[in-house]
Amino acid sequence: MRVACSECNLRELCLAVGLDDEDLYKLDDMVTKRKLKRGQQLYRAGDSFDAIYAIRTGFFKTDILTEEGLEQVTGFQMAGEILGMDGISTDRHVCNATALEDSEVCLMPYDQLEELSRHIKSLQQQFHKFMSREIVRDQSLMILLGSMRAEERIAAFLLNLSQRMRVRGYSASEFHLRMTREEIGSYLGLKLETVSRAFSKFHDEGLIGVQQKYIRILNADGLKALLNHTPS
Amino acid sequence: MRVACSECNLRELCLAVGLDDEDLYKLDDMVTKRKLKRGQQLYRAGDSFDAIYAIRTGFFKTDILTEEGLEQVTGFQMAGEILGMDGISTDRHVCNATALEDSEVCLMPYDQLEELSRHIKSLQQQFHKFMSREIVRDQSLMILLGSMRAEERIAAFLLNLSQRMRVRGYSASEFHLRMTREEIGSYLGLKLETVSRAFSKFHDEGLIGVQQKYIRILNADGLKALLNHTPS
DNA sequence: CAAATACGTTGATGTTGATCAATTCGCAAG
DNA sequence: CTTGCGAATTGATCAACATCAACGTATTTG
Repeated sequence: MRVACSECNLRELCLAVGLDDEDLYKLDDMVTKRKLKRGQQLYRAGDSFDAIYAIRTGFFKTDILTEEGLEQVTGFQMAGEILGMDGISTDRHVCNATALEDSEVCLMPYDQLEELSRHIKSLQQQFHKFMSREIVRDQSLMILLGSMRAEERIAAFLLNLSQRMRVRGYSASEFHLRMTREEIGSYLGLKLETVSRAFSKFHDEGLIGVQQKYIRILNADGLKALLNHTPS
Repeated sequence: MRVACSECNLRELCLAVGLDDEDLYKLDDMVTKRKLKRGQQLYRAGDSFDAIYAIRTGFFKTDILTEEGLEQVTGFQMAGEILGMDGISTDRHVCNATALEDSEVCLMPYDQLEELSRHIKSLQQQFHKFMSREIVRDQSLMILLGSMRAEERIAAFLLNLSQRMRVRGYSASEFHLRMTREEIGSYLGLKLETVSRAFSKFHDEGLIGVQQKYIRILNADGLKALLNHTPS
């Protein structure tokens, strides 16, 4: 079953934003689909870079192995988001991308994307915006890691997930976490026990419902209030 | 005094890498210079985005004011590096860029850069590599903030500065810090006292020389050893 | 030059989140 | 159903870094 870009329900989130039909067909010709099972890796650090990927369905994490052999998660990605842009700079991927559930991606060969974006102005603009958005996203995380306390980080994390679910038409108030507490902790610069404790605390305070990986946001304003509450 | 891209000593670091003479002239036509005094801001968060900037001389910091009104430094930039790419995503700058010493930048109107990079393939490629490099840089900082201890962070910071000085033909073993301890701390997710203490400790151990902002790297290998020394 | 101010260093104490450890829960395989 | 194992929860203790505070040293300004 093949879904063309022009038919894709994500075309307003994806690189295809703002393209007319004719240009969508050209994008289509370039794209091939790839399915991944849970746990499978889309690419690994060190792999040669030759394509970027738009997530059609599913959920991914990206991570890096530090010199000491510790895994550090650098991001979680969901439908409509782009994977692989880190590889452009050195022609090799610098992180691993792993499917956290069965997923499907649209593979776009990078040299073709370059070529096409020289001819389609709005594709060029859209691609640049995606790169820039990734920069801004990373900087938000730097702020989180550099200036927030454990509970603030976790509140921010939940609100961010919730907001991204909403944009995609899913419930913003209840969802399944696809990642473990350890992966959340790695992403947020915390240990898994700290993540677990914060979940329990929020639960006790009636801010969220927690049943393993199933989360309900019961009081989003309460969570937001945690963010602005300057402690020092 | 006007320095053309084709004459610029930074053309191998800057967007101009790999352009032939004819293309360099086109780039030249697009660029205007701007001088800033120490403390002056190149752009502010919220300003409308219409250009990116290549640093010709000088030293900058970028920072963001968090909701609580705290300044968080997101980066330090030196000659040959590009400022402003965060603005592409929303057409507004998301951070402030401030000169930490008297500086000069090359202003490139973004719409013209887009136009030109549709015609000059190697400019397009170079621009994409710069964006990607920024993504990779931010992710390195995420790793630093998420997994390193105070002394490791500061060792990594000094080695990174040193390495960037070397690339630019300056001494890698002695240099003036352009930023305060507080700005370093903000960048590294530490308090200024912690930065100061680490400098003193490294000094006592003979790893570096410290006289206020004048730093000498006395034992680079010793600093590197701190990075791999897994504590837990 | 004097005074003021920003920046930096150092010490004593406190708090946050890491670490270590025990237990429970949930799911998959036999 | 039982066993086994990864994941999650919870408690007790500890270490790293923040905080508070005092003092010293540059740099700027009138």
